[in-house]
Amino acid sequence: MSLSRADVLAKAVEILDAYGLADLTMRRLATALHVQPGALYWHYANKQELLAAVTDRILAGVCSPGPDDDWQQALLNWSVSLRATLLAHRDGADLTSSAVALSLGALRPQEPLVRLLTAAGLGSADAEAIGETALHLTLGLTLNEQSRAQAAALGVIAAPAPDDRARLELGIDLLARGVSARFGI
Amino acid sequence: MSLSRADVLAKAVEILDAYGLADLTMRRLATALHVQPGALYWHYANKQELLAAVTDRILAGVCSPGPDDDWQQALLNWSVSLRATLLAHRDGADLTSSAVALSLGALRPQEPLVRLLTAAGLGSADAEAIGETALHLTLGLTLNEQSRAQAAALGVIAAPAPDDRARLELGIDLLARGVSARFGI
DNA sequence: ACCTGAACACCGTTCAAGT
DNA sequence: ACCTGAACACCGTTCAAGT
Repeated sequence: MSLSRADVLAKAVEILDAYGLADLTMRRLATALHVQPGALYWHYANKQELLAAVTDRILAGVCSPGPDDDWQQALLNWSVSLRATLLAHRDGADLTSSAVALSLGALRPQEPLVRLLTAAGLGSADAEAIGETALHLTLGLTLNEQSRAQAAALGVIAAPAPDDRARLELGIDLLARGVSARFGI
Repeated sequence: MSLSRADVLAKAVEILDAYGLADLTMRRLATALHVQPGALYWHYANKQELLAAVTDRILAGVCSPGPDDDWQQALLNWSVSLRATLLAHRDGADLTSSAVALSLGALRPQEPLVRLLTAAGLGSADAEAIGETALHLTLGLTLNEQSRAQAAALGVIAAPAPDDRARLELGIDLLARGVSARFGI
């Protein structure tokens, strides 16, 4: 049987989880699929497109807030869920940060959050800006956390065990309080 | 005359500004210095160390707040200054985000800000968390801005001209309001 | 002290040709 | 439609040997 896009994507996620982003190369992926490197380019135009697909797959695991949540709770839940999703895959934060920065694919994980903020009475430009702020905050903190954890696992640095979850919750709390103060919601 | 660390660093910054991060390779740098690739490893242990030095050099341009500024003003100034510094170098935000994530070198640009927040009466853990929050916010938004600007310059996307400076100022304003509300300063 | 020469072990991507 | 074979144009890094 011949390869499908889905097969390639699944194996890419497998390699990512098992060996990390640095080892997710087209050649290694081809070998794992028992195929020549060039064969991958029939299914994906280039590596960027493949990485965008991997990122989309990962981000599909982020919980959307229910429409009846109040926006403060929804903001916190979304952020915590995004962090957990990123941490669930090796180099998840690194991959996602890069993909988001390059605006690859659909990749607007903050979308449900923005809709909820709009429903809560914010203008769409403001909701958009807040969504981006929350996104960058979460990505940045989680990227730090994950790369420190990896360094610690390699014994490069001693594990200092700062409570990264609490740090994220503080950042999100400050953002929420700021939104309340500025927009009166 | 023989090469010094400073010569290598200076040429690296030159290549970064002129051709971007993707073209800042050890081999290209060696060629520009009329030297074999291996020669660079006498001056820098590896590419990461060199990139950390480039990042430190770039970040040296960020203004420290004067000790008499009030913290709200200092926070805004610092963030705006960091953004301007990153935008002043091709791929400045990309390079810095990666370096910060990997905790390369000194590279704590938020340090003066954290000190000022401590002086304003915050506990050091809180000041630290707020400094990181402001850092990730600024890096994330500026990274987006710069990569979009680059894509637009290449004609890949139409320039949509969102006011990124205003978006950053909004994010920082929300953060400052949140800090006031939570810590009563 | 500082650099060359030459290698090692890789990359992403393209594309004629095969089936 | 899907893949092979083979190449093109690169990478970062190491290290004996030279000066």
